[in-house]
Amino acid sequence: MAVTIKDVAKAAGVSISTVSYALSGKRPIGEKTRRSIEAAIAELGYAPNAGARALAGRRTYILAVTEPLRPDTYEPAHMAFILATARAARQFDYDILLLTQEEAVEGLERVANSRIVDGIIVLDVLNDDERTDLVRKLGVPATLIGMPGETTGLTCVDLDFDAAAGMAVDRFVDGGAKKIGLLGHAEAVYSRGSNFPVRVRDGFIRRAERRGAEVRFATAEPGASGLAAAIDKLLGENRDLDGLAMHCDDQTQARVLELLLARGYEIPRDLAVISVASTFDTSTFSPPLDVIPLIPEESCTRAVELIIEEINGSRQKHLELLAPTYIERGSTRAVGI
Amino acid sequence: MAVTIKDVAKAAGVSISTVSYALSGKRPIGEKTRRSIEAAIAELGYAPNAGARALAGRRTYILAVTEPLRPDTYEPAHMAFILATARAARQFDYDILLLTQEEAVEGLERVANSRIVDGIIVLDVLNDDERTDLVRKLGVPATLIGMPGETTGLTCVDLDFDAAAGMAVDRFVDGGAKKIGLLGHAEAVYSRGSNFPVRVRDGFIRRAERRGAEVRFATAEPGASGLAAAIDKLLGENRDLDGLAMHCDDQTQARVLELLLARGYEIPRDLAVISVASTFDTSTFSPPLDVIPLIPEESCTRAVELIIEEINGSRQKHLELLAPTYIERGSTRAVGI
DNA sequence: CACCCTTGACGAAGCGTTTCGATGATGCCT
DNA sequence: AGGCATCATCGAAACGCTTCGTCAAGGGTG
Repeated sequence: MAVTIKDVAKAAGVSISTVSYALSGKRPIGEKTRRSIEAAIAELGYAPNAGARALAGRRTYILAVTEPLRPDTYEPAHMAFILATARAARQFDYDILLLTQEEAVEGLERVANSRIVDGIIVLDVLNDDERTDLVRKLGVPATLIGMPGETTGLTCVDLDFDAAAGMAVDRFVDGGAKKIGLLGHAEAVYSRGSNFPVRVRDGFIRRAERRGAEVRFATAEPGASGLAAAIDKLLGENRDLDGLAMHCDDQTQARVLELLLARGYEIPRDLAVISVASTFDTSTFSPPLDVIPLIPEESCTRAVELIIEEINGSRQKHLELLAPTYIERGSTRAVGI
Repeated sequence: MAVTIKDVAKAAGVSISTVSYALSGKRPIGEKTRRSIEAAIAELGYAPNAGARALAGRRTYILAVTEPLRPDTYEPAHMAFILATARAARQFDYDILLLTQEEAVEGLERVANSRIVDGIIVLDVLNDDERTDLVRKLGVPATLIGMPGETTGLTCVDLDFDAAAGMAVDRFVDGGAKKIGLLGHAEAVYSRGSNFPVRVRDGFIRRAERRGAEVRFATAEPGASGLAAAIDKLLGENRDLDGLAMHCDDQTQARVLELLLARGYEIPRDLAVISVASTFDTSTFSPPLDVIPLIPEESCTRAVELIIEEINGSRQKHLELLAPTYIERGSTRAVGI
């Protein structure tokens, strides 16, 4: 049989409760006692039984994670978000239970009702996501990564896509740009549930108007011709575009760069380019691209912090938008020159 | 507070143990009694407390999954394997706990010692994997997906890569090919820990020798020139290659097809092509490629079946190689014509 | 009719923790 | 010296379930 707290207590010559308190630190323990307990634990290789701990302590130290595999999301990003969540959770001694996509609703109910998890992290939230109502009614600590249309009664963490887009505009305009463009995802993406493409687009346009820049927007439709058309539209009849922001998948961005080079453009001499809210590495592009990244680690770490606080009862539901950061790689004109 | 088995028992007017037996089916329950219990459960929305169940029943209904993110593995395949495992596990009412890469060893020890999982699924096993010894000594049910160098005392499931490569050879030779080639991963991959590339290569060469075909092998080194060199080597000085098998990543395979077309090849008229042990979709290539796929669902389903049997005590440790299947898409000459 | 067997249900003993309340020992103050 | 905190430790009661042993009721048998 496995080693139990009883064995540790016996070996250390103390009572069970003393061992428990030494482990949790919830009551002071004498110096010598603690040391002999620690020695016993090390010698016996004791690890608390998770089931018993969950039953008595009302804490399983497990978080559920639901991640739908949306086509709008860059494929490797799915994994990156899940792993970032797992890593962040480990910081607080938590493990994660992965719910499958098809189990989104019943799986959430199941894990919540059976109290197998202390909380739920909901990844890649849609504008109108069936999981939001569920989370509200489940009454289990939860935090969402992404921003649903209605956030009341929910804790949400997300990159401030609006601000990220604005940041790109500022960079262009500060660098002297008069005409700037945004290449977005395919049209279909904007009518589907994910709202971050919309937030980027609208944020870009709004900031451009405020800064007095002429703004052009095009969607990258699938296929070579669709992309070529988008580029033509963005560059304009006079090929007078000063700055181009891209918010679309990595392959498309790479192809755009190829096409621009093929047309004789030199970046940033003829055109400044910024990659917006990308989860992939833009430093391997040629040329490497300035980027305002969407960093899975950042969102996930914050989400886990918030849910732990909620589990501990020290946190209200609220919305938290993460400030974007700008990473220079030389694809824009240095500001002020 | 949450509803417990006690509440159900009271509502149904029976004892706690009767409810438990009705739920587990381990003892016969009268028809009327069962119905009133079911009604009570439905009405109250009862779900057994996972912690209590684990403590009393010595079963947590959780499996741990460890998946290292090797660069040799096609990126989306990581996720595919994990999800396939999760789905298979759900068939048996199991959930999965995802261990992070950096926790490979201590995480395994932790979950095993704390009895938070009933078993461990080890994904993407290396030839010489630190996790194999650990699994052996942990004494927890486990099954590995992949084949380590030393399999004694372990349950392993993997595609029979050797047979898969042989199947490609057979297809070529049966179609009349005399000279066949294999394009493998980059050289570096063969000296690293994953052994399936080696198994494919050796299986291919061995079968080709047995079937009396001339065999050529080349590795796809990174970069355009590396690939071009590999193709030149494979096609031979007289451009007399009859069949080409590819066992490398999706992008490389797509580029090879482009290059072949550029050189005026028509597939399968001038050259038969087969994709071997691929996890990606080869039907979207132009032309679509015959493939002997590596199917995550298959390996993972079998692995979960085996571990469940081991948990239930009805299965010995053993090695199980999955027979490959051939999928035609018209990139080889039809056999016998 | 007495007997035994089967069926269906019950009670209680764990499972290994956490945590509350209590207790003894120690030291400080008056 | 007596009284009183303070500190360290202990004992026991949960936590919610599974499972073993038991028993009452009903039905078949000799």
